[in-house]
Amino acid sequence: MDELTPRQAEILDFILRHRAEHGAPPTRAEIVTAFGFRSPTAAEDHLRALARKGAIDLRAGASRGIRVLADAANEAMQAGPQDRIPLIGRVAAGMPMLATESIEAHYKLDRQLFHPAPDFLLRVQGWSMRDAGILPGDLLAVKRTPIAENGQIVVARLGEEVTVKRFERHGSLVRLLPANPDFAPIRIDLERQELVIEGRAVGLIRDGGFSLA
Amino acid sequence: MDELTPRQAEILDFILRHRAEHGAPPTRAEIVTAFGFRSPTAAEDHLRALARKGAIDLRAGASRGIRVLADAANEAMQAGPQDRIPLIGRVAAGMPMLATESIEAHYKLDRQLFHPAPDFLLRVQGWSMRDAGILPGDLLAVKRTPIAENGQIVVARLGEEVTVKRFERHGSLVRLLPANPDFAPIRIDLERQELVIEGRAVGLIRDGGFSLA
DNA sequence: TCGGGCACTGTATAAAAAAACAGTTATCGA
DNA sequence: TCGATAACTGTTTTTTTATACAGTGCCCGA
Repeated sequence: MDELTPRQAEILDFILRHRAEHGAPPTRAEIVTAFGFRSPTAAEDHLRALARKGAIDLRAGASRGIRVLADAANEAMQAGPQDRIPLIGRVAAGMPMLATESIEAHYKLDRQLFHPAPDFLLRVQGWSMRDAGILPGDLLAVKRTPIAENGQIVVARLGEEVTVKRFERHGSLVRLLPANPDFAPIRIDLERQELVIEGRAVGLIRDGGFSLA
Repeated sequence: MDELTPRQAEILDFILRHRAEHGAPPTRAEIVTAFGFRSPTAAEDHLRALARKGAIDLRAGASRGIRVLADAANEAMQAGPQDRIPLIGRVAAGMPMLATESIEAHYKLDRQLFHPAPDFLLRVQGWSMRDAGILPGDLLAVKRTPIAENGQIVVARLGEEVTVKRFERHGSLVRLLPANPDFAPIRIDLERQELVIEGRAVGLIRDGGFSLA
C-alpha cells in the first residue's frame, strides 16, 4: 500500500468509524456531510486516490461499494491488543524481555492454541535443541514464569545471553541441557552465578516448507 | 434476541457473508438474486422480521442500511470462515481432504504467519520425520497443491494411507523419504501406482511444553 | 514553466435502492 | 375458524447514490 496523505488518512479513518457505527461504509454524500465539503466530487476524488494507493477497493455501480483492504484497516487501527502476540527480536542487555524496544512484530493468533497461553514468541537461533524438534528460525511460544520444573524447556538468561534449554535442578545446582550431542550442557551454581528464568516453552510455530532442511 | 426461523438464519448468514466479502451489507435486490426470489418484498419481509426479532437494525432510507447486532453476529457465525483454519482428523478412505466429515476442529489464526498461506492443519503421527523437527502431535500447516518440487515436504496419499514425507522425483520414479534412519523410504513408480499429492508443508505448530520429550 | 498530484467547487444525470401497496398460500395455536 | 406469523409474487414510486464533466488554486519536482 502506498503512503497516504494526512487528509486521505482522515478519510480512511472516517470510513472505518462509519462502518463500525452503522455496519456499512459511507456514501459520497455522507463523507461530504462529515467533512463539510460542498461537492460530492471532493469525496469521489479522495476515494479514487485511496483506491489507487491500494487502501480500499471500489465496486463500480454499487452503493457504499467501498471495501477497506485488510492491511489498510490494520495500519489505520493500531488494532485491538487482544489476540496479538509480540515477537521478541534481539534482547538488549539488562532489558526486560517485553520492553517495547525488543518487539519486532506482532502476530495475530489464537493464544488458546497453546496450553498454557503464551505471552510472547521468540525466534530460535542455532541447532542446540535440534533433537527436541526445535530448529533455527522457529518461533518458540513462551509463557512468562520465573519458576521451572525439571525436564521443562525454558528460556533462560545468563548475563547478556538468552538461551533455550532443557531445565534440570538439584539443590543449588542447575544444568541447562541442549538436545543435541554436539553441544555441551551448561552448569550453574545458583549460589555463585545469577540465572534468570524468563519463561517456559509452551509451543512452537515454524514458517517454511522445509525444502532446505 | 428472539429465536430465528431456519430461513431467517439463512438470510442473516448471507448478510454476514456478503459483508465479509464486499465490505458492506447487501441490498434487497442482492438478497433477491442470492436466494432466487422474484420479488424484492420477499427480502424486505425477511429484513423486517430480523429487525423485529432484534437480530439486525434497519436504517430507514439508507442504502444497505443493515446493521447486524453484535450478539446476532456471534450466534450466527461459528465465526467467519476467514481467519479460521480447519484441523483435519482421520482422513476417510477415498474422501477429499477437506470434506466436512474430516474436519475435527477450527483454529483461529493468522494465515499470513506462514508463506504461502496454508489451507488446513494436519496432526502428525509417528516419528518418521523426527530429524526434520516434525514430531508426533505437531500440527502441520499444509498448502493444497497437486504438484511438488524435489526436496519439499509433502502430504501424500497412497491408497488409504496419508503420509508426510520429503518428496523426490526422477522421471516417473518417486521416492518419499522419511527424516529418520529408523524408517525406510517409500518408492513409487507413477506408471504402476497412483500417488496423490494432497499438499505441501508450509509450517508447523506445536502445542506443548516439551516436558516429556 | 510545465505537468502532475492534491484538494477542492458546482452541476447534472442515469442507475441503484428503499419502501409502499396489493395480493397468495400455508402453518399453527387459541 | 379466526387471527397471527411465515414466506413469498408483482408493480410502482420516490429517494439515494454513483459518477461524469467542467473548473479553480496550490505546491512540488524536473
